[in-house]
Amino acid sequence: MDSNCEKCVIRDLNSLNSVMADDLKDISKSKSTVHVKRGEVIFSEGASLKGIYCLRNGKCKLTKLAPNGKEQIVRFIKKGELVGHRSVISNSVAHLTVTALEEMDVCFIPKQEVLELFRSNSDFSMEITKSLAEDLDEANASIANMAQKNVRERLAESLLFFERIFGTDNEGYISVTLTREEIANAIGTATESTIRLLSEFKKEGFITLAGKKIRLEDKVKLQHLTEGY
Amino acid sequence: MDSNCEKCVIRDLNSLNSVMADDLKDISKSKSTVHVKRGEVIFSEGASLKGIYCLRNGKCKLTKLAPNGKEQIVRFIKKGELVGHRSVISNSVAHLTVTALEEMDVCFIPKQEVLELFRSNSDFSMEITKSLAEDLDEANASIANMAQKNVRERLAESLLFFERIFGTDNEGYISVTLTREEIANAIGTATESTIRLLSEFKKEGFITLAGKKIRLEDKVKLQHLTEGY
DNA sequence: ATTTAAAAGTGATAAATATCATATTTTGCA
DNA sequence: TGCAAAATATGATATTTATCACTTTTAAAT
Repeated sequence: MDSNCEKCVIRDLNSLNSVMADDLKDISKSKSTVHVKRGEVIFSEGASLKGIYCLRNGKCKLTKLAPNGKEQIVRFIKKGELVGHRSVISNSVAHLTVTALEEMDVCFIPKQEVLELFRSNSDFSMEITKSLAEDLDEANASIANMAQKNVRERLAESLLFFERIFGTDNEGYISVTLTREEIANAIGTATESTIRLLSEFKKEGFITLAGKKIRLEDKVKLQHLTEGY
Repeated sequence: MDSNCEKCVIRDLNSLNSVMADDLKDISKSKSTVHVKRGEVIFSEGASLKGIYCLRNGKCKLTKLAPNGKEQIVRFIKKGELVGHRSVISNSVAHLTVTALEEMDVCFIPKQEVLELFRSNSDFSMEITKSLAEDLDEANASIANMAQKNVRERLAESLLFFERIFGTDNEGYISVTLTREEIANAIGTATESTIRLLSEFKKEGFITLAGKKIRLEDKVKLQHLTEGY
């Protein structure tokens, strides 16, 4: 694997696309790359981060521990996205736990590099800010969904969302492997309810199930479901 | 009312606290102030904003229209806070509707001023970014609350939240006037459920109700409620 | 390859919440 | 000041969702 930032194709996908050659060299020098396996935690809620992480490949879930002990999946991230920049920029502890959903490689860029870049490069700071603004928009949409939609509607919504952001494999199955419990933790319901609703969707012909793999068969219908039809 | 930014006490409360005398003069020259009444909309979802707004006093609700036609209150803002900076920075349309909850004065600062400031003043851009980061944290916490807590727990949580951010009047009542429907729209439940639960809380001695005014009588108990005790 | 733990699935039941219908009270305003 | 509209309140009922108890299947580890 090429560990040279200048040639990294992933860079184009995130705020680092605004960083020019000279600065990139500095980053490249100070960064390190780690390999993580499914289930491994990159950092935990409450941790004091020493830098930010850039996903070279793979997918992660960002979770928050509720007082009842359940974990809420707040967001998913994939190849090319950054994590930890919120904590580093606001100089606070991590408020989310980041866990790998599959085997992957992550680049670590030390805090000082990021902050220095933020101060010296207004394109970079603008990009970071825009990306936080987008996250905020999505989070607000998510609040409205959680509050206004029932479990069935939220499941339909999530399935469409998973396919949209993760894409499909060559057989048409959504390209992410989630347990029923993880799906439940994302939509905010009991695992049993998720299992039951998935079976219903299957019976009604909206989806095909093959173990943990899910294929959407009737996206129009699923879209209608999300809106309560 | 003093319309001079240099002397504005509100400025200390938001990202503009990082703006120095010279820049402030420019802002002061280009800004305008408007008076709005309860129920008036400052801007709507989908609008293209020509600038950002700073609340000199009063309170607003930020809402999002759900596909079922119901409005979801996503956030409250009060004296000193900015709105519209998300849209202006990310150069997109407003994704929320801002409505006054009481009579108030709002300062309008044109887009160009804000963007110019963002580029030229890295303290200001850092402050704006931090404030977005904070909003994002709160939004994530809110997602977890909506998803993991039941309506009773969310109501207890919201009452404590309202008192915390809006304070109390001289009789101890929470200093914000919300209809039962608005409370319902904030916690994501039916208006009738909110009414019933408020009555229960009253009967159980946790709160006192006097029309729309609410006084918290047992905050420890309410706090326990939010955690499911 | 076998064992063992985790995940998926299912039924019965309880609890939470929405919905509908309607009465009463409050509020804004002509 | 009185009237109409909006907001609050309450009961009855339907629907949704969680919980518990258990079986079956799948996946992981030795």
